[in-house]
Amino acid sequence: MPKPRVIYWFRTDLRLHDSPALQAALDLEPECLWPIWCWDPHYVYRVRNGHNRWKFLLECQEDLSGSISKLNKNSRLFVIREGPQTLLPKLFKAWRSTHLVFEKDTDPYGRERDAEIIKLAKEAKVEVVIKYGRTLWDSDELVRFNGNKPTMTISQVQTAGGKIGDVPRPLPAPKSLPDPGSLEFDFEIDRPSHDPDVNHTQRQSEEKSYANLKGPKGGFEVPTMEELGLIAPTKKLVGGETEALKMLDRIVANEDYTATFEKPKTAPTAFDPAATTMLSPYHHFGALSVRELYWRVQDVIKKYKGTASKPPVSLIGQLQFRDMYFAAHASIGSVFGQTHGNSHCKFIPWHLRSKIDEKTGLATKEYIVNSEEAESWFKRWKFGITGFPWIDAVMRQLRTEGFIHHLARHSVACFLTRGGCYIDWERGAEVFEEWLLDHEPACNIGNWQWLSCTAFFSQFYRCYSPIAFPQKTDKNGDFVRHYVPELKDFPAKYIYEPWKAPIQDQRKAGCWIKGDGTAGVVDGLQTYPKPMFDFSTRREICIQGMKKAYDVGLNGADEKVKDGTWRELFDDAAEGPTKGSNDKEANKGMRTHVEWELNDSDIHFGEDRGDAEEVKSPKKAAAQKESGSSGGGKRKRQDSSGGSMDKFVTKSASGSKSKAKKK
DNA sequence: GGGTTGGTTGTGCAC
DNA sequence: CGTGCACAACCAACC
Repeated sequence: MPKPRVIYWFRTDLRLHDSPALQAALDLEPECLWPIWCWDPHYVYRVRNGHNRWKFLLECQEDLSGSISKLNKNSRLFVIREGPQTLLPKLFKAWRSTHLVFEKDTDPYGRERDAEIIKLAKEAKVEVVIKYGRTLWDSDELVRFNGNKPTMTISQVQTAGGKIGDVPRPLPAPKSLPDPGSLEFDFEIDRPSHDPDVNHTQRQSEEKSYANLKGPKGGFEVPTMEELGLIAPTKKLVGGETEALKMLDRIVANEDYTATFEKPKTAPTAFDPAATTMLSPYHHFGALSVRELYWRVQDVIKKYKGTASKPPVSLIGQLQFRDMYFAAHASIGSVFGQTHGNSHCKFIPWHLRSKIDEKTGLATKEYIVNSEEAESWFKRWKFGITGFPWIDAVMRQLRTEGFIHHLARHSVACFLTRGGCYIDWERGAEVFEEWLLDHEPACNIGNWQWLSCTAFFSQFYRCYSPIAFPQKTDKNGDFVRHYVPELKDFPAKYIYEPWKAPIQDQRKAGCWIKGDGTAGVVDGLQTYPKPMFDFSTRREICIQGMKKAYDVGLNGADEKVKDGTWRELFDDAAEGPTKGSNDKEANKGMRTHVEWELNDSDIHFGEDRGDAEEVKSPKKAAAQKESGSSGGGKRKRQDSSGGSMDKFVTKSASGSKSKAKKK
């Protein structure tokens, strides 16, 4: 019997250690093994992917490719520039492959894609081998052992996981890899449509990755940022399995840290170094196996007997939460990511709710601007110019580094939704989706539902204060001083509420508290915005709105939510959009906004609105953005708070001019 | 079936 | 500066 000819399809499993799927491929004792990556246009054009995360992916791929080559100099990660649905059937034929092996994926797109690939492989008489490897337990098994219901509490995960059995010990990395077979093929590329390209705001030049199946040099190389036309990254964290394993070594070498870790006690204001492990981006791309972490931690905990921290706050607990969200997503499917049609999600009449495609019932990439005020709050939140230094520092750190502490995520999420702006959690989730290095659909959605009190968690009267909360771990405001450098010389007393500082203190600190974040330099002094609202007033309004919405008690799958007649159950006093008797009537004449069109140029609003000189055409703004970002590598430390700072700088001159004119 | 209890990670004040 | 407590508008799980 001839030996198997195996295509190993890498996706979000960019590692050699503890890969059950790769092990299964090797167990076939193949004659040849092609480690490939299909450069899928779905991710290039249709999913929000920030430039920092792209760079992190490329680093993971480069590292893996190098590791493969170390085991076999004839092999590498062969990156082929085409979507798997069209590419794989052609490859099966050209390479006469007998097997396709890959790690199981559980998110809705992954499942849909894989189901199609399985069908195509069957038609080509290629055997498909799939192993789970992304979570502690197989997500479908967790659901099954949870009575076929989504896992909505951590104890459900623990119980169901306990029934499945111990988390498997990690597998060692292979010591050798077979040669790839012939790399020749004579088929043509199926070029995808570039339109719409939701990532166009991330690019500074044309996206060229589909010019040639084998890449510009013809060697199946990992694409470059230049090939993708992407702007320069600003993140510090470097991707790759090699780096991840080094970090893990350092973490477990600190046995006290590892064994007594309690997430709620780690400081969200720590940034150099961070208080948490920073491993999540590596888990996202599969550069680090969660079971590797799990067992390395367990082996340390054993030495601590009863004194180690325990789930849910321990490191092990963090991994259990990850499994909970994965299994919930696997069970609920696409509607997990939205309120509409989701029976597990409470209905709250948020501002800026998603526009729903009437045919599919799924959220489009547009949202309804029911309130210009909420829209301006959303923009100011996204770009870190709310006037609340803690919120702004976190959002700028997110944009620059692609990473913020878990509790910082809580704080800004609470602020955007139930504890400040009363804006739909789906808006916030979209921003995190774009900017987080570790963005994991299941975890991101789950945590936004948690913080907005629409699922998993419901104690809406527990509200993060943008002033008191960071003070607990950073009295001096070092975190704010770093990421909001306008305020670096403010007295600690006013660092979280600079609007309270006397004028002479503001002058001494070299920064006026003035305007809405677009004023720039005024009378030779830097400015930082006034708070966009009074927090305690907004907190009260939001809590009343939440109480009302909880009393009404609708979930996303209720008919009244679907047909818009939920409005009849709310009065105008309730926070949120309540005008009209149904969505059709209420949304008449309401403008919509495409979320991914919200970019830097949108922060020009507020006090300057209506000033003809200040209104930029989109083209002009894009050009300005390019010139602002091109100097990214040379940017001084002062500007490390990211792209939005470029806007401050750009805006400064015109801002002061406009001020002068008004005078 | 109703009361109790616990829930990864709040705040503000007293001591 | 740390710990304890009242506050209190929640829901789910459990007895």
